[in-house]
Amino acid sequence: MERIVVGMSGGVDSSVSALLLKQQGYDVVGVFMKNWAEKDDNGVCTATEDWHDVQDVCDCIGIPYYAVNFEKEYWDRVFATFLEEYRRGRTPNPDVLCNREIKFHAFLDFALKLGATRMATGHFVRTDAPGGHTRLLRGVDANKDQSYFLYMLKEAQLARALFPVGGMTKAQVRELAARHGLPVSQKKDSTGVCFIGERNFRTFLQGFLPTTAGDIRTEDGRMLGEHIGLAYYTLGQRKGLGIGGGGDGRSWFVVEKDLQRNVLVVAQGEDSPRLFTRCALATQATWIAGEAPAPQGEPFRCTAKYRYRQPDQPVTACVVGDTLQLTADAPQRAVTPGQSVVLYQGEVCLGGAIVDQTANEPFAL
RNA sequence: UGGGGUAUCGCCAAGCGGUAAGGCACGGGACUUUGACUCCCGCAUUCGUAGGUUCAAAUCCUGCUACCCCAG
Repeated sequence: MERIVVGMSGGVDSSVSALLLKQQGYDVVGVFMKNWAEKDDNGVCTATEDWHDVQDVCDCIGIPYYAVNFEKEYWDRVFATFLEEYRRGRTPNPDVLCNREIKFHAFLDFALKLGATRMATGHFVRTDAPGGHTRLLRGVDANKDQSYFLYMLKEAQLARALFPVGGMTKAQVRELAARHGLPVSQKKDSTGVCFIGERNFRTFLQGFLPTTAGDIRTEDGRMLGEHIGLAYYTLGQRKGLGIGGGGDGRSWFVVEKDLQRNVLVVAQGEDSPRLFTRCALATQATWIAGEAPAPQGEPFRCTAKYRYRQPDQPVTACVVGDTLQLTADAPQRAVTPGQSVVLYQGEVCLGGAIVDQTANEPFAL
């Protein structure tokens, strides 16, 4: 009987994934990952509660379970980079790295050591393998599709992974959980950085980054207020600036982080031209298939998500080495250095890259 | 210390005798496996201050205080 190790988070999706695999006759083993030690804002260690839920669920399904600790790996391979990016004034996405380095690397290795041939998670994505090449496809539930977070994976990793709920809707997953009496059927979806959880992000960052106050100014230099450190803000941000009134009375948005002068530049109005760009240069391009969708330097059409859950944006892309040049058909709002842009062709997730710069004219490659 | 003007929520700002609009900020919630964005709800028994007129004042009158402008 083929053994499958399921990454159990204590949530509904991974629980139902384990349930489905068990029903399909696999030798299912549940494994809970603990990758972050701190308690949350309320002094509660959610990891402890989640671990209890995992145990309850596994008992309910009738499968063995274990816990494994990747705190060190998480810190070294994900969090260190996360902090370094913030220090550089960028806005990283730790979860895309977490998937590449932890869930589908450290954890996958662990699963294989347990004698499994493959692993499974509760991600809302699908795979197929035409011609023996595994591809990453969007989840059937367009509203929950999580392929964005898995764009950094390689074919070899995906070939070892199963995504039992990828063909279901969230509603169906909950319904199935309820029908089988899983104790987490009504548990609220978790949000926030994976393994770190929901918390006041600014307060959280203050535990790791210095607060170097500076001016908040308009593009023409008018001083409007004070910021607590550029790392604590991101492009397109509105809340938390503490500046109101003045000008035409509309809201203020972050349009630039001037590291040299330690000035946070803001502009007024959600439609400020400074908030939009059509072109982006992204680096560290990675392709699930192992190679770019088109020959070097040759433009190709596809769609892109500049952030999770953004509707697909039609773009023209061009790859040179690990650099990706993008020109969107429509201006894009607050495309942010450090964030991931993920490319698709139809249902297939091609891969993506990390935004480095933006402009209104194409970048020369 | 001569003249004129303005003082309404943290900021901007309606109100012009009939019992405090709105926007921004802020707080809470929703949405969300990143950060953001977005959406919903909340947010001045009180109008610089002390008196007066009136059935009734933020709105009229007087004193005081503060700030602004023009003159000196």
